[in-house]
Amino acid sequence: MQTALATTGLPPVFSTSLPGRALPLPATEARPVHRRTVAAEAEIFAGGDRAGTFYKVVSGVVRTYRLLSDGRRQIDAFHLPGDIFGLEAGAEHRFNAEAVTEARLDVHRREPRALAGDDGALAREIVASMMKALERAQEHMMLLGRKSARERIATFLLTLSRRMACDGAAMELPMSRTDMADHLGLTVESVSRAVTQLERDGLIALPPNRRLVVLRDVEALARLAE
Amino acid sequence: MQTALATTGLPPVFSTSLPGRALPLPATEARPVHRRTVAAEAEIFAGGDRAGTFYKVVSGVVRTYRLLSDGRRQIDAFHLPGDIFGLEAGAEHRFNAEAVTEARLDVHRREPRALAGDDGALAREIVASMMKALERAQEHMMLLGRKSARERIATFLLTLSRRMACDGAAMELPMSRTDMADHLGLTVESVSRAVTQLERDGLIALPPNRRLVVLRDVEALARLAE
DNA sequence: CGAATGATTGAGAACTCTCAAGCTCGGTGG
DNA sequence: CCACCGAGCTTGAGAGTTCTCAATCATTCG
Repeated sequence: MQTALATTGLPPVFSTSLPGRALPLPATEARPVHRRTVAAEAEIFAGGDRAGTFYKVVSGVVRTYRLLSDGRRQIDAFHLPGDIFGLEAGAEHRFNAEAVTEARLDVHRREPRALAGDDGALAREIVASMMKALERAQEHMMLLGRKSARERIATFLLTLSRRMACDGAAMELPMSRTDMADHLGLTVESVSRAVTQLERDGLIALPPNRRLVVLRDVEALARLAE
Repeated sequence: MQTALATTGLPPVFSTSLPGRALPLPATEARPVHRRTVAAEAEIFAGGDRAGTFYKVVSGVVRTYRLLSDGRRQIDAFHLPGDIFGLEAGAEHRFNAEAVTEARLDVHRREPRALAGDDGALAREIVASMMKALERAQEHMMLLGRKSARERIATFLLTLSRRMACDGAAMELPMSRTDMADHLGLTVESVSRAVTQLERDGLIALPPNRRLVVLRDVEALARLAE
């Protein structure tokens, strides 16, 4: 799920090799306008801002979120290294983006030829990134619409561990419990309780540092996440 | 939000006019493989099916959904005329698709050159459709993660009325309460109660036929939806 | 006109939220 | 080096919303 476009038998919808235009460049080498470093908790852009650029995470973690008028927050995604965010169909950003940890970003200018033009590698990467974002969003709707707090935490921890490619060892959560809550459609307290319960049941272990988690029973977690 | 790619000032990421390859074809004329009519409640494809084709709704309404292993269902979207669905990055469909009402569909074969190749109109339509799907998914995460039952119904009715372009008159809901529930992350009973409550508060009217709704106070509904 | 499916309503249970307190870890300064 | 401090996390108790189970009602279809 974390890998880019699958290449499993069927002709991919978005071909990775344009006939007569084979660029040997790895996708990640597509010309960034410049690189930017943002401090933890710093704003990257706000909803309503002119969407003249989009971003690719080099290191660190970024959150994109929206607010209801009374302040309720929904974090639609955490963006890890390699992820693209901030790409809009319209003229304005529809989200707010902030650094969760200190983060380095590639800033890309949004140009008419970004997809159709001469940079095939970036074009394909953008489309692949959109499809990945859509798949994650759809997966997340399942979580938000139909899963219990316990199941949400299990799903989240499993997915994050896969995306962070952390070996069997402890995984360091980049985000606070509050961030997790606003991503999972819960309150901080419910997140805390569900995490504690998973520990009591032996599915995870919680070292003294609350930002660390060890997945002790991946099978059982997967069963919870379905 | 329902319109295709916005063209508001900024250069669109995905240019609608490819330099040197201007196809005068309207997007909707892009070669369908064939047309198919499905009866109400009939299956169009199932999760795990080989994703060799994708679809565009000509008339009627389609739902795409996923199930948890114990049967809980999440309808990720209702597809109205003009919408594209069933397009996958991988080799298999990740969703089930069924007709909500009788529906006519354009069936498109998924080919390597679908985006990169010679049919620029279809390619751009596909990308636009993906962006639209992503925006709707993100909007829906806000609903599922942070809105009350009442707010979900208000949001749903407003959004649907805009997409169906129904004048101020009564809107005919194509789907059952159960479908609404599984889309909005609620139970049938909660949907029913919230709808009834909106009627008691005068925000909507419910003619005897329970598939009809009149939005009586769009302002108030919009305030609820935020 | 009657059966059947879908919708509504009711009552009680369950889950999550709210409000409030207490705790822990990590950093700070004496 | 240790005690203190603060932000974030956890825990508790009670309230609230939604869910579950069950019955009733309505509309459509045969």
